[in-house]
Amino acid sequence: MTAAIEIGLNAVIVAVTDEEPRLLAVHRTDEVGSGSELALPSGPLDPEKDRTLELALGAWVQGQTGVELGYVEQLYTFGNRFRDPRERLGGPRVVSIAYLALVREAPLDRAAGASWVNWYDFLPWEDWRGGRPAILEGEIASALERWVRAGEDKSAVRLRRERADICFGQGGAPWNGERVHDRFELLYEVGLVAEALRDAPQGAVRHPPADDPGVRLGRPLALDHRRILASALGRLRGKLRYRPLVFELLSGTFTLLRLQRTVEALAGVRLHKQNFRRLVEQGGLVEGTGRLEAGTGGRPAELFRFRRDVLRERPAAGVGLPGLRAGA
Amino acid sequence: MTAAIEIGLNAVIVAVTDEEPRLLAVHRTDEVGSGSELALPSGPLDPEKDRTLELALGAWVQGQTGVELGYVEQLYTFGNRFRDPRERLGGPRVVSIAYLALVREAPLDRAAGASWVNWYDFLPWEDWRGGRPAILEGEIASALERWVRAGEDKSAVRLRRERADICFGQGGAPWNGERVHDRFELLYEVGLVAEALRDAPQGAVRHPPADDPGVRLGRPLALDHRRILASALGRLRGKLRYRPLVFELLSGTFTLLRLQRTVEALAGVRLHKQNFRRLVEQGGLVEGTGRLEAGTGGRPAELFRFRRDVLRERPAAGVGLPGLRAGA
DNA sequence: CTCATATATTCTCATGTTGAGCATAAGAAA
DNA sequence: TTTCTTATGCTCAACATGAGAATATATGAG
Repeated sequence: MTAAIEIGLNAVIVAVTDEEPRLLAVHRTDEVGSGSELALPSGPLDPEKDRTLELALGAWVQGQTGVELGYVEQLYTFGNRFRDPRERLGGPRVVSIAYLALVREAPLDRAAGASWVNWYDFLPWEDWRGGRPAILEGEIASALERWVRAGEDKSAVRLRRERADICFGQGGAPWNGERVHDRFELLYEVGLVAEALRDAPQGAVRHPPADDPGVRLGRPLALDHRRILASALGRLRGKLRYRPLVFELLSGTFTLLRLQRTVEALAGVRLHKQNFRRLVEQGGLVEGTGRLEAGTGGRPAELFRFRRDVLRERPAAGVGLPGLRAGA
Repeated sequence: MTAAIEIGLNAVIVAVTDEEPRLLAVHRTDEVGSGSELALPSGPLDPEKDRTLELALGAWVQGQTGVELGYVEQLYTFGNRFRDPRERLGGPRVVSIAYLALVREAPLDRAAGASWVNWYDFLPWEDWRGGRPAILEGEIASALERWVRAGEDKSAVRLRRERADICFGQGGAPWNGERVHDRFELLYEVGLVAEALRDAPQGAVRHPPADDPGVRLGRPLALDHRRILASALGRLRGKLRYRPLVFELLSGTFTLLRLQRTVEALAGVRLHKQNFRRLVEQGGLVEGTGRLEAGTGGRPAELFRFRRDVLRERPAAGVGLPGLRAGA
């Protein structure tokens, strides 16, 4: 007979409100039953009833959060053995397919046990809107340095240094906003996130730093959900540049500043206002409605709308983040 | 009890030889047993033995073709019901995870029943190296036009026209080399590829054109493997621009022309030689070795090698295809 | 009413990048 | 030596990007 397989479906559902990116998370009791933790909305595929993966995902999300999905895009499929600790206890092999969904934030039915959480709570080192996060200079830099030095031999040390430099923009390398997953993966291996400790089979961190300072960066999520979130953020940042995705997060009309703040929230960096305007306006991404927004404390801003024709004119129209030209 | 699920693993394995992109395909008898067809190397995941999806994939490929995989990247997971016709006959629900792999072409063990096939045999409209393919002006344009006009009402016609224009670069829209999957999907829906007819439940094409000319474009593959190939080609073209992937397909040293021809084979367009040189040289992607290649019928070309340091300096270093700046 | 303040919008300018093509170099073959 | 072929080097116009000055139009304080 065939051993049991389960297809899990996970949704990273993103909205931007008050200039902050939010993740839709559900509360659940963890496997060991010892407490409550945050998780992505998710559920298994019913192989006999669900016609498509997306339909099944939508149904689970609807049931667990009451939210209706709009733009949905497949992210990645995770299939390592023992991803789900229940496998060790005789549970089925769970292969999970993760999706990214963009919605306009709406009030939640509190009874559902779901809530919107600022996603930088989970990945605090990814938010550069206020300048390079202090956490990078402090805990992360020093722990990485210890990890690099702890390499077996000279060549291992070199490889580790190259990896750390590329991931975190050290040693002359530039910071790359899209490398979110690589960074989380490295922090996990180095043992700087709570999940690393939790997943270690015998309570031992996989790569215990020489003198473990006990750093536990950011808020954890159930299972490997924080890793999935990292994938989602990286993908979203990358795609922003060549697809008009932002508009899925905005209402029909908006001011250019609101558009800019939304992009900044996702990209995690501040943009030059005048150049941003030039880009989206001359790039044909938006068109003015002639109407103005009232009372923002200064000169009223014109309301714009997404210009759908841009899809025909420029198949690869995005918002052009800084320093992300060809190389950089 | 849980209904049966099977995780299928498929590999799109790509090499470039003699300036042509090649797909590694295996010969197999089709489900109905009526004949032989080409398919991607593939096999199911063993949920109890295979530690990771990549390892399982590598083992299947090794067994079916004798080829060892180098660079491997996950593409997409396909899970629609009845993707695999055996499901209708009581077979398990097959969810397939597709991978893209890049290798340097090597002679095959003929006994293995695998061979290298020019991938433009399957997607002939994607090769623009000799100018806009005639097939686009002929069969495709006219069939698409019929399909557009066959829309239910005015708004359906408009939507169809927008979709056709965007996919195939008609009506003023530019051609976008990365939209490979969208194009195949549209041709499938319109009934222009053999798979559409084959998959139609009762022998009826899903959207029969008003007067079906019986056009069957390109060579078919088993199941939905041609769709998977289309995904792979699109992804590869996109990634070429911001990752130094090409070098996975080349030997340690190469002339700039060889590098250029390899990129052109993948991108399906011709590039300006001098500018290409400027890009990869000044972009720090390659460095000269000082050695020359002998006897190519003209001035000998210098041999270059990939400059690994570029990974540290410019996290997003690719080869910059034409017309693919920000928008265009 | 006038001014300070806040935000929106328009322009300029230096610098880089890209697309295109001319010019020169270095081999092989006639 | 000439011619052909490919490699390599250089120039130029057009366009895109980063930074910021200058101007416009609202609100609220005095």
